[in-house]
Amino acid sequence: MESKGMPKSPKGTRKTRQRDAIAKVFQESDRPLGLDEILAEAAKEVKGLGIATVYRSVKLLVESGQTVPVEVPGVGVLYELSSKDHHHHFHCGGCGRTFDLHACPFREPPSLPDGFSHETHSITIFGKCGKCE
Amino acid sequence: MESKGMPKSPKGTRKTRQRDAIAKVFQESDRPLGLDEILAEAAKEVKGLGIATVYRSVKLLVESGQTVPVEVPGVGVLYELSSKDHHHHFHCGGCGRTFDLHACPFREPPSLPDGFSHETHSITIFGKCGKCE
DNA sequence: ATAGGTGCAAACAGTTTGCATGTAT
DNA sequence: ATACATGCAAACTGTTTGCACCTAT
Repeated sequence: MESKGMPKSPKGTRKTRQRDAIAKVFQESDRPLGLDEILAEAAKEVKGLGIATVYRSVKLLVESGQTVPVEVPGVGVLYELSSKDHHHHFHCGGCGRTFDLHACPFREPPSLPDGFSHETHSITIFGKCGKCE
Repeated sequence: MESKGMPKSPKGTRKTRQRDAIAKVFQESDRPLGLDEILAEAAKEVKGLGIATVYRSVKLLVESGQTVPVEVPGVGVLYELSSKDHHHHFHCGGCGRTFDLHACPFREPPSLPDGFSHETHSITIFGKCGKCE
């Protein structure tokens, strides 16, 4: 008889072709990606990959802390690996791509009204990238 | 016979109770509001006000430059009067309200990779406001 | 009188979920 | 063998649109 307390594979831990492909897309990208881009890339590896699987897999990755959502105002939600230092983002209005920026203008917490506390912040710079300039 | 070139009231310029109420909500608010909040406030003045009218009216205000959308990452899109100086926003994780912040950390354009140009930027600070601290 | 505007409901787009089938363990 | 994962389609949510009725001009 098997042990009964511990399941063979708890939810979200099973290794599948789909999850491998999606993880690889994140590993190989140097910029945050949208779900549609993730689907398009991962589908090259796994024919017939469905968007629902991408939604579910990315949600698992976010819940487990491996990826984080990146909201770009006016653009939508992208995702990237969380194993990066504190950084911000640049969105190119030409090609529509979003890049990481490794500068942060805050050397000390920003000044806020009385009684307000700073927990985190989000900065997105808009402009044209080198290729679209 | 009337003049034929100029219509009596071009689209979007007619004065109605609904539009007055929505404009008043913006005038009386010191912080950006969501469409649901705008509906709730304006509906106090105009019974039976529909959400479609709010969508249409706010869109007109944005197109005419009187209001601007404010995207708060993870929260959604809010709207505020555009007749304000350059500023950024603070979102309180306690009460969920978003406030204007009149400080900008950029005294000079942020440093960007070679060939990248800066057009504008969006900064949102997250934390707790005075009442939620 | 007439072009615009409103409210309702239908249409849409993006995201989530239920379920039968497939598959890692 | 079994529980988990997938793909499909249905269900949802938020936003937009078509249309008949209403109203500012």
